[in-house]
Amino acid sequence: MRPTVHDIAETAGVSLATVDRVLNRRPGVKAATRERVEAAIRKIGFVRDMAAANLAKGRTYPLVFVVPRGDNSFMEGLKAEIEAAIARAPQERTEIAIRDVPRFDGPLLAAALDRLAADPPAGVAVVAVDHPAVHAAIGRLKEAGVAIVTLVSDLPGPARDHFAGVDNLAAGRTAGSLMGRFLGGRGGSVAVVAGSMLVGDHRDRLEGFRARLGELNPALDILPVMEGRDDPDQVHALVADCLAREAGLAGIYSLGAGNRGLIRALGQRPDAAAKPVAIAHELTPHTRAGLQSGLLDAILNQDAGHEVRSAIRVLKAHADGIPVIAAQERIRIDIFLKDNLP
Amino acid sequence: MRPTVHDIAETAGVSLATVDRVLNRRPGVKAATRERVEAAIRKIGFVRDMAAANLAKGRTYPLVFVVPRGDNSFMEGLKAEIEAAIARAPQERTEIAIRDVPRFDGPLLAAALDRLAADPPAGVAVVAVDHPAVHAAIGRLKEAGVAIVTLVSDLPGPARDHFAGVDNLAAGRTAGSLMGRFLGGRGGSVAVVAGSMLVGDHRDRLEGFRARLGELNPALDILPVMEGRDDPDQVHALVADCLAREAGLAGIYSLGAGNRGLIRALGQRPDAAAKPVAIAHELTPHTRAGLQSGLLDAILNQDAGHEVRSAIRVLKAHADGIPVIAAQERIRIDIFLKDNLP
DNA sequence: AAATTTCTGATTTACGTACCTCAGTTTCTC
DNA sequence: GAGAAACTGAGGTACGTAAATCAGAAATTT
Repeated sequence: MRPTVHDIAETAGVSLATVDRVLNRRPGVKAATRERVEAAIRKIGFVRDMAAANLAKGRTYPLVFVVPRGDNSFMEGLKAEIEAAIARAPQERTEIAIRDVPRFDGPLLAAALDRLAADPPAGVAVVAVDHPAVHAAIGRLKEAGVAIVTLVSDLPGPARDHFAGVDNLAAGRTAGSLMGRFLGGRGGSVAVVAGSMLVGDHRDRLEGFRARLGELNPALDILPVMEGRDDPDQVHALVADCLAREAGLAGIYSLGAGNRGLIRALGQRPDAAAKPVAIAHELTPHTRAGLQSGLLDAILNQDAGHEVRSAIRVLKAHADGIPVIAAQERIRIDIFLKDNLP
Repeated sequence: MRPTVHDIAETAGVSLATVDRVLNRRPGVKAATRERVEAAIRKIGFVRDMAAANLAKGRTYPLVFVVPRGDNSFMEGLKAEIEAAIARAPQERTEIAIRDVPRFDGPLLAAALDRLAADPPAGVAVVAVDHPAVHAAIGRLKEAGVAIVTLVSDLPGPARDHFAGVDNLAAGRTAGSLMGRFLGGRGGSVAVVAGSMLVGDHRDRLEGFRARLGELNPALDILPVMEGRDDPDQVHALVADCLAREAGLAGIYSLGAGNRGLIRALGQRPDAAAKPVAIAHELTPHTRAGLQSGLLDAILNQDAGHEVRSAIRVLKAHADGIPVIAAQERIRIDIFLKDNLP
């Protein structure tokens, strides 16, 4: 049988009340006595039964997910995963709320975060935007004792406690490797479509891609990046134009959203043109279809469900001050080919 | 506040004792009354607080992991993950034991499983071997009310409740795709090293690989499979011999263990020989080094930590008769390049 | 030495569920 | 319609922890 608070009291030679004061950091215990109790805890290897403690406290974990109001499939999938977590909330003693904010807008995001401080939740997961105001707002929440996890898009620094997302530099390098290997020794040009170069993730992916592909296949001509604003129609226009213009186009890397447009443009290319090797990010119904039809050659993915579940676990653990299983919280850069689709 | 048993009693107009009898399938309740209680449960959306229930019952989940006594790095990693789970056991109310059995031996595995029936645990996770005796033994355990999960190696059928592992046919196809794409249009021969064709996983991987590579690049000559018994030294000998013999060797696929030998042989190849594209399974310290040094081109992996944690979650859920989050329990076929190594 | 402050113990109630006992009520059987 | 059997209610204790109260002891100050 695992030791209980009663066992602590007995081995330390104190009463239950004192053990409780020590365990829950309540005042009114002499330093020497506290030390005796802590020694007893270490000696018998006591670990608090969190289930029983939460039951007694009637504790729940109020959590807030702050996500961009967006229309792209990945963000929709992410929200669906949060909804799924909300459905599981009673069993997990969480109370999860979603806050929509306009996308790519630092000051408004910061304002939304500051509004949370009025009734501070136990933890906040936020799809971060790289802006000083956001940095400051996260710092203030942290100051108020709120656990903070950045989700999908990071904002490195001491303010956030954890990042639930992928290393986008590595993701870009992975895309570069795949592109280089799939092209073999072939020459020609490679196009890159991004959402916006104002987003840190996209910059990282681009940097990684360029560096790795350049290493692997220096002869390739990497074209200037096209910005599609994550919008299918804009992406379609850009890619269609590029396909028409670039005769020797060997590859396309789409590192943002709006891949519906990419796939449409690839499908409509002139028969004469060889299909370029195409690599895109995020597994959605559209990219899945593109991969299956052969218009896309590989998809790099981050598992939104994993990210959401991981964020919740980390926030809860942080609120309780207990450690997490690091390996479980590492979000993989998934590579999907036609053959290993889930 | 979420509803409790008291709320059920109130809305059904019965006593707590009756609610308890219905909830815990105790006898002595008229069918009509039971129906009333169940209707109340549905009406107010009651879900049992498992934490409180387990506390009251003093319940723990005795689980047994039956794994092959083996020396290869993957199995060692798997055991390390089980040990890690054992360290977490108190918090998770599990009591996990490991049973070692000789590898590749159906009857002995079956005997080990039968021995468990003397003091049946709540659940068993077993690295299965395809043998009628094992099938039967699993059936008997199931009959005794034990939840069964096959781990890493499946034994399809109605007896086991779940498989915590990857689809090896798809893994083989994925390897075939990568090999085909990495080789581009190049011709030549491709060698395959397996552990033993008696193991279902290896057969599946081989089948998938051959089919997919044949589809993608029919000109390639896929050599007869070499069986290295998952032993580094045997694998080394086979591969070294093959490298010496086959001048036009374009690729090697190692679908089993013993990759230390593969990497050694690749490193020692004559300078004149071009390095074949090499793809192996399972991320271990050896294969990681091989990937980083460039001797391997890709590693397909199944996350042993995920498999173990998943098996535990599924076994607990099954013991309680509650559903799991399907997506969370799907073990991915991870593709690792140098760039996305964890 | 008295008054105060600080510390500690003993005890109680509560969280939501499980499980037991015993008394009491219905329903069935002959 | 009596006896047996089946069902139901009321109430208690327990699980491990939290949180509170109040009395009393010990240390500190005046």
